[in-house]
Amino acid sequence: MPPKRQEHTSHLGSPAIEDYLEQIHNLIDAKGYARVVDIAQNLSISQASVTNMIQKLDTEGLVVYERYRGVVLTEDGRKVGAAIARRHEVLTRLLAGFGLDPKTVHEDVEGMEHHISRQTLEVLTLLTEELENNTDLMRKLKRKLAQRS
Amino acid sequence: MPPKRQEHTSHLGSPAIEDYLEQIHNLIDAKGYARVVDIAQNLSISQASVTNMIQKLDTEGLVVYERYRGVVLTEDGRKVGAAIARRHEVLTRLLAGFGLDPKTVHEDVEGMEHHISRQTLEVLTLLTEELENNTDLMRKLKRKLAQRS
DNA sequence: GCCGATAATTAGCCTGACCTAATTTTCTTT
DNA sequence: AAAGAAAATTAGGTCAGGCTAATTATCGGC
Repeated sequence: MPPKRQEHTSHLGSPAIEDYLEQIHNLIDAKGYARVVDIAQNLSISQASVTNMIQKLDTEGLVVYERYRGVVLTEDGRKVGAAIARRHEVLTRLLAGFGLDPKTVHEDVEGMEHHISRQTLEVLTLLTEELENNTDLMRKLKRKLAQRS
Repeated sequence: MPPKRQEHTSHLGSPAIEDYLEQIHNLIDAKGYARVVDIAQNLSISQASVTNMIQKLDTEGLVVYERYRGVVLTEDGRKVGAAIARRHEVLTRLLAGFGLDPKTVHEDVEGMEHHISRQTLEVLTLLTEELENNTDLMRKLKRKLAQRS
């Protein structure tokens, strides 16, 4: 039997790859460019690892890479980066809305964000929006939550 | 700068380890014992890989392993296995409740379940229960969901 | 009780994603 | 414009968690 161990989203992205694209996307969004040193910092990994991965991303057509010059997202890369950032944002709003401690929110979001399909994202977005608008419901749920602990 | 790349849940479980313990837990729950061949089947990996991992789980004190005899969970192992099964169950109920297609639910749940803290699990459980009881709300949300697509 | 079928294990590999150390290029300051 | 600092790259590892092929153990039917 061939390897299998399902790759989930067709093929375009191990968690690692998405982490890089998300950071590159965020950095470009915030500063207009993405330096290796900043990506490394944000992901808490070495610059060498970032260089390696960027080369890989280039061969996969997700970024354009030129030695010692910066890195730019291709249209494909931009899509992936933007998508993961959107999932990050929704998850964060949902969990933070319940008052979970920020560190926990961050860790859980980082872990979960790579595994959310378009359909699930829609459900979670819907839920998040409903809770943000329906303050009565939110209050009620928070009360129940407090009791559980 | 030191390695870091956070390990998230203190240390007791890479995603892989949790997958194994979940399967072992489920098999014991269902059939009273867990054979290597079944674990391999359920995880879609080779028997050899299962044997390797079981040995590792034994040295880490999560299962008791004896060559050619079955594998049994220790108390620690049982806890981890049960916890991950619980997360699996809640996530599945939540997503399936919205009518997402079963394959998607399964894939997303498999991906997300390893990254959910106790606190987040409580939030999701609460949400799931609320939606299961409050059929009006559920109907309303499903209607909105249908519109989005 | 023996034998073939099934299950489990071992041995030896491979790949992805990380690391450190050493090197090269670029930037900044004087 | 040259030197020192900072950033980027290369070279060469490590480790986890998969794999196949070969071997050994256990089990079920005759």
